[in-house]
Amino acid sequence: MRYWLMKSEPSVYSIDDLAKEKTAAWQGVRNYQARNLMRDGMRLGDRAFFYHSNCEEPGIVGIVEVRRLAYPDETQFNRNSEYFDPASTRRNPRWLNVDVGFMRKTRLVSLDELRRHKALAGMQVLKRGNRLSVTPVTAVEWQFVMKLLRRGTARPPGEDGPP
DNA sequence: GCCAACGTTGGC
DNA sequence: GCCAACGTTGGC
Repeated sequence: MRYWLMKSEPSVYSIDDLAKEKTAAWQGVRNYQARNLMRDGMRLGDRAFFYHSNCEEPGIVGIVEVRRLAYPDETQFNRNSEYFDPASTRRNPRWLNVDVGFMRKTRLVSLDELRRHKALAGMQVLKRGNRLSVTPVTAVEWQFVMKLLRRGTARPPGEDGPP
């Protein structure tokens, strides 16, 4: 199983929206690198952190799974969609999306908290100038964040508390 | 193929 | 709303 981090602006599509919908097409990705990661990297059952971006409290807010492999993003064909791409055709679609399924909400693991842990310093989402809406997460990074979640509340690195 | 101009992302 | 950091576009 592979691990990912997927960004969404909560004002556009939030973890609560997905919690209601259960499964959703991850539409609107208009970046070739992110598209290629979905197309070539994602497998059924892969897990991803749902990340709220461009908002008051950016950070991880939930966990989702890949429920359908990449297929053409319908919004690119829709003239009325903000994601419409006149250069894309049904025969030769340019943009793809996977379907993701809701697993659970998590407490907010804020961008600030992520940055405080050395173990996560390599996470792509933390790198300067990063703009990719889909990024790979290593198994080690995934497990580390899962441990933070199990621990419950935010705590500075190096401070061992009760289990 | 270069690269300046432009558009977008996203934290702050 | 600002602006740094990118990605894309298009003239040459």
